[in-house]
Amino acid sequence: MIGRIHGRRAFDRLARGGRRSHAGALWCTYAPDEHLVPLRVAFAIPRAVGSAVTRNRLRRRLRALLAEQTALASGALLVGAKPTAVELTFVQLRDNLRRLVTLVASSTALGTSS
RNA sequence: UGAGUCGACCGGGUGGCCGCGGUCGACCGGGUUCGCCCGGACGAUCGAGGAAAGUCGGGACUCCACAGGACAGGGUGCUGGCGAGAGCCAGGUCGGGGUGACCUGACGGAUCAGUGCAACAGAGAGAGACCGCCGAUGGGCCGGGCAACCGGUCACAGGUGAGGGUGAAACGGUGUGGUAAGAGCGCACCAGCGUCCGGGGCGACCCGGGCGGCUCGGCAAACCCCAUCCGGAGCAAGGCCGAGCAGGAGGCGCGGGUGGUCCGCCCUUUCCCCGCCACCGGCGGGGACCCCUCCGGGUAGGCCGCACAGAUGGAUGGCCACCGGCCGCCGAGAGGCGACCACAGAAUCCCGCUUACAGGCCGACUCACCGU
RNA sequence: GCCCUCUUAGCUCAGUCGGCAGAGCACAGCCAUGGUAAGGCUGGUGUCGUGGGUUCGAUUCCCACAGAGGGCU
Repeated sequence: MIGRIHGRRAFDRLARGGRRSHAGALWCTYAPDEHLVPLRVAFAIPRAVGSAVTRNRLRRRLRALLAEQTALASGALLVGAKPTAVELTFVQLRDNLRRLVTLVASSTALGTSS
């Protein structure tokens, strides 16, 4: 279950207070917030990735994969893709996203505990 | 049977599991200025294209400007019909490609508005004479003759545009007569122009015939002229509501302000200006600050614009099975296995144009070969 | 989404009444120096983004396409 990020102010807050992580062909910035109970997600897919069809398909696959993960349950997340993400199959994309999500979850847990 | 041309259409289908966005209905929870708003679950229903693309023409719509007209700038340019002057369909003339079906390009004006361009070559690129031909007529010289005159020669005046050669293009072509040499100068045929008559067609135009002068070049996707059309910007247009800060007006007052030590805390009464009392100080007035109310403009933001798809970091997806195509491999065959699914994704809407596109299907037609 | 601009040598750019494709830097060779740099001399350098069309002839004029860049919230 995921929601959407809405409004200029939410994106400014994400850009200031978010932590940026990279894994493979994907990257993301995550701002933890326990009041945002459904995870709010936005996507940044540049035009260099491909045509509108390719970018739409990549965004829909990422949205479907984020809906089935459970490591991140709250906060705001901006997911970006590099042009090499197009060449991944759906299974490879799933592994890539899982690596990214576990990386973000562990570093956030470390940051809040210390 | 094979190859091909034109026109029209479709452009994967069915099912399962997990999901997404809008609208409507009714339910639950929270908030409420009682108009309603937010969130959740349920049911019903709708949810990408022929090009949604490029943004190349129009139009709707919105704002700005505007008495009327003109200039500048730009679009269009054969004829008829439809339509909204865009465009489409059919036809005409000229040119190019194909054996063919057919495809494709151009289309007002260069005599009777004017300007300009044509490198190089060539004598010359619109009117001129380099080489050349002639020198009839006029002239000079020589010879003959009594003379009129005749013959020769010069190439001075002059005539000529046939030939040479250049070029993409050289002021009709061929033949013949003619001449001093020549030339549409005359004639025959052909090409072109103008004009008249007859016939066909709504028309562009076509067919046939006669006459004329003999020829008056090319480029307007060069400037331009003529006819006709166009005000500018664009939904990020624009409209409504509207925090906070700043501005203006009014009111209230122990909230705030100032100082003592940076804060907590505590104390004092005024932080600034003016007037009165001889001064400390007191009294009065004003200002600053703070709080409240109101005002107009209007930012963030929200709503409308906005739709029988209608979002606003942007929904129509992910996975699987079968069928359908297509390719490769194995197999004598039936069949089996594996990989793949054209171009491409709405953001105000509509019409047109252009561009991209695997495969399938229908109709008409052409060519080649075979059979009857 | 809407509206504009540009594309010429390896790089940055000129190039109008259509006929020559050019500058600066860079590159190569030579001179000079013991050697290098600077300097001097001599050069090469191009499908003028792609494809059609007009024209005798197109970087230039017309049309279509492609690729870069910019502005408007």
